[in-house]
Amino acid sequence: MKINQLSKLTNVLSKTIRYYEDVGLLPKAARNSNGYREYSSSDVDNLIFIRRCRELQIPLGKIKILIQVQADSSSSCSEVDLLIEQQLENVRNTITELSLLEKTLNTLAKSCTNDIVGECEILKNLKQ
Amino acid sequence: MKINQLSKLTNVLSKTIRYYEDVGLLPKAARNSNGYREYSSSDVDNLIFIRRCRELQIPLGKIKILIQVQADSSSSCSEVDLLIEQQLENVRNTITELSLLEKTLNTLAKSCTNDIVGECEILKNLKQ
DNA sequence: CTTGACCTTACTCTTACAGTAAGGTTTATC
DNA sequence: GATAAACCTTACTGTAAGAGTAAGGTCAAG
Repeated sequence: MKINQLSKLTNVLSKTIRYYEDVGLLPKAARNSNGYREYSSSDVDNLIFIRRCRELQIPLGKIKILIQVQADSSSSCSEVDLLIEQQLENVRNTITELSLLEKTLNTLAKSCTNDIVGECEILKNLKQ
Repeated sequence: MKINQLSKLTNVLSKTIRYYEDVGLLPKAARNSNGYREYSSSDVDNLIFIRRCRELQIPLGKIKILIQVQADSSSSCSEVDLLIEQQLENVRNTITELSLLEKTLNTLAKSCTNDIVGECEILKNLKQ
């Protein structure tokens, strides 16, 4: 199939598919006589895997590692476990930070009862 | 004062101070005879304001607006209120998304009881 | 007089793509 | 057969908010 069909099957833009190939996340695509990229069903699987990882906010560099690890199906999957664990940690840390931020912003948003910039409590707070 | 002292007073790297000047967030600094930037206490205030906004994850473009609004102290501060409100909304939305993500990752992390990549439930899940 | 600390500009790198240009190919329509 | 629409190609630029590095000028202390 051609790139546009792969795109539709996986819900990943053609542009992005080419980009993944460029950065070595996907193998160099086969080309047919006119130079167009030619894909098979295994490419669909690879791309869905990548998309799922991206949905989990796993960065491309780590997805690369996950792909490499799968190459040897008899190796230990401790690296996979660790990577997901770290990703979970990252997400939790970010949530904690953002929750603090939300508190601060919420307090700030409620602080201003005036209507004139010169008296704005928000701006005063920001100058703390 | 010179840039390094401003940096220490505000806890903003010299590099970053120059960058803020480049992108028009700070006015062009005065220069003394040797070409070094020369700052005053009002620069300290401006920079602290910017830093506070950045701590609240407000993007530079919006900080620019906040600075402009302050120029006319008699104008309405509704724009300020709105901007903070939107920022609060952004943060809340991000928290919601990340919480869903955390759930998924947590389930995923617990799913694998094997030790071999070929049997790894995490990887199987990612291929869903 | 030289060393180290400080200052300058300018260029590259980061992440994960999106946008655009400029051009070649294929397919459908008239 | 001509042409237009839809698709493909590479290559370059832009995004956010700086951080890193290079190459060089300046200033105070020993």
